[in-house]
Amino acid sequence: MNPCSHCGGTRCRAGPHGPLGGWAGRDPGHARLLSGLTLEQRFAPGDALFRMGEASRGLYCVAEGMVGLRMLHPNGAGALVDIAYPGDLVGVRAFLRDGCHRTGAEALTSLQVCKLPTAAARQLVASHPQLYRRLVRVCLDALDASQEAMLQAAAMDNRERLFHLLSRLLHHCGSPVAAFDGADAIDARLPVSREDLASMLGVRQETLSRLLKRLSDQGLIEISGRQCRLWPGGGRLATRPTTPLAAARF
Amino acid sequence: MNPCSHCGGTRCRAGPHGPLGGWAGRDPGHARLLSGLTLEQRFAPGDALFRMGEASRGLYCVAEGMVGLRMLHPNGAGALVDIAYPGDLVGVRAFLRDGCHRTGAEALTSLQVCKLPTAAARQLVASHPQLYRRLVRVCLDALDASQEAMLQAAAMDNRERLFHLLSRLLHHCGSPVAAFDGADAIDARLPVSREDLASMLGVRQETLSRLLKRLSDQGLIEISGRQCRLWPGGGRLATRPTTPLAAARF
DNA sequence: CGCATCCTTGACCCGGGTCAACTTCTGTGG
DNA sequence: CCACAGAAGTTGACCCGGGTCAAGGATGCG
Repeated sequence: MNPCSHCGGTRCRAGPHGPLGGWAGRDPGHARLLSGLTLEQRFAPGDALFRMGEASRGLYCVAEGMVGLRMLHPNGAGALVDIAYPGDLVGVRAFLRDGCHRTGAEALTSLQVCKLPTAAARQLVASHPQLYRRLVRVCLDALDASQEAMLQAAAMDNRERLFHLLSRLLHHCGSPVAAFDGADAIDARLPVSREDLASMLGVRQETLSRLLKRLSDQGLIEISGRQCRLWPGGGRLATRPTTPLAAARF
Repeated sequence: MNPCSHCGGTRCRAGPHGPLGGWAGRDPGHARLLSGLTLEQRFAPGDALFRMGEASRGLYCVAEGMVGLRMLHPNGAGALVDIAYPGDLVGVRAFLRDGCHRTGAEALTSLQVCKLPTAAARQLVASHPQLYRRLVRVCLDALDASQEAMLQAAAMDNRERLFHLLSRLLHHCGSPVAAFDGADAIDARLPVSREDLASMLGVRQETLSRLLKRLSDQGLIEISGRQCRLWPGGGRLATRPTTPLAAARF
């Protein structure tokens, strides 16, 4: 068994990407260290890695499969706020603040992770500031992504946002399919239900269904159940006039 | 002149809060260090501390006044994403990632800040890991706030969101006013234009105007120009039924 | 005083929420 | 292999919130 290139575990399969892998990849000693500290765990689709409000129990490196990060509003509404792919690290924020999770994490697919328990992780980052900085970077990127999403919500209509969302999902979990005109289409089985897709856009299921229909009527996608194909050249959708607005200050 | 309790500058006036102040407050040596490194700067309303895309030039501690953080979408739409009050630190993210600013910062009022230039700040955090961790904490809190905002956007209607927004603004920059029934009302001059308020909610000016009218018709607020008063007891608005949703997983 | 900026109001229309029925899917047991 | 039940997804009817356009006050400034 080869140690995981993400986190040092013996079963991970993907490339030397991700915050842990990037750190371990530069130094065999680091890799050995990590390898000795990580625990491998498996989850079935729907299982929870951790729930909102629980204390941090460690860092999870996604080895295979996908993890959904879900936030829940007191009034009962919930939304999928992010998806983690192989190589990504989950649970970093709660670990860094040594507090409780603000999101719940659940397996979206059959899942394998490498867990780095809190105590071990604390020792590790204490003696390796570089690693600590990498974890910080993960949160900075998350902040960027979150604000980016808010801006998109204000600046694009839901049809465009859905297209971008699908595009992101498929580029992560899809495989190219030969298309007629040079560029390849992408095809994949979506890891999430319609309801979750809808929650990511902040719309209802029914609306999502109509948005999908519009996109496929326009020939930008082809979708049936969870099987989804993205046609190339959809990059630029029909552009709206986009009001100029008083933003000349910048 | 007393050194600022936020950042060690000699002109700051507010209490020993904020990330820098909390650090300097525990150790006179730290305070002296900071005091020697910070530069005081003033800005007129509308002036930019930094713009989107610029490289980080340092950390700014808000001494007096307020700072608006604005993000701009390529298509021209812009939104005020956050407001910084005295004691808050601005520019942390770009500093931590040693990259360019993802938001622009501008003075909303007549403003005084203490600037800690990048080079000095780097040395400081290198020799004081505690301080570094405080900066990280600032970003973690920002991430929480951002995701919280997204969730709120999904779970509450715009009237409620506006009320909460005003409530937050007034609690930061308002002064209590005696009210008839025990609890105090809060009164203040809003630091932002209608247009910016609207952008924070993701709605148009006209809609904002109507939302304000509805709130004041209901007796929850009183507003005229930028002068705004919040009546007590508005904490619980009329509650909507709030759909249960399939969120029993958590 | 006139002009510009900020804010409000009205009319109209479209996107999306809601409710309800209907149509696949998917998996399970006979 | 089929039958069936339950879940997942789709569609239609209807209505309301909010976007858009356009006009009409306030307020402030030279």
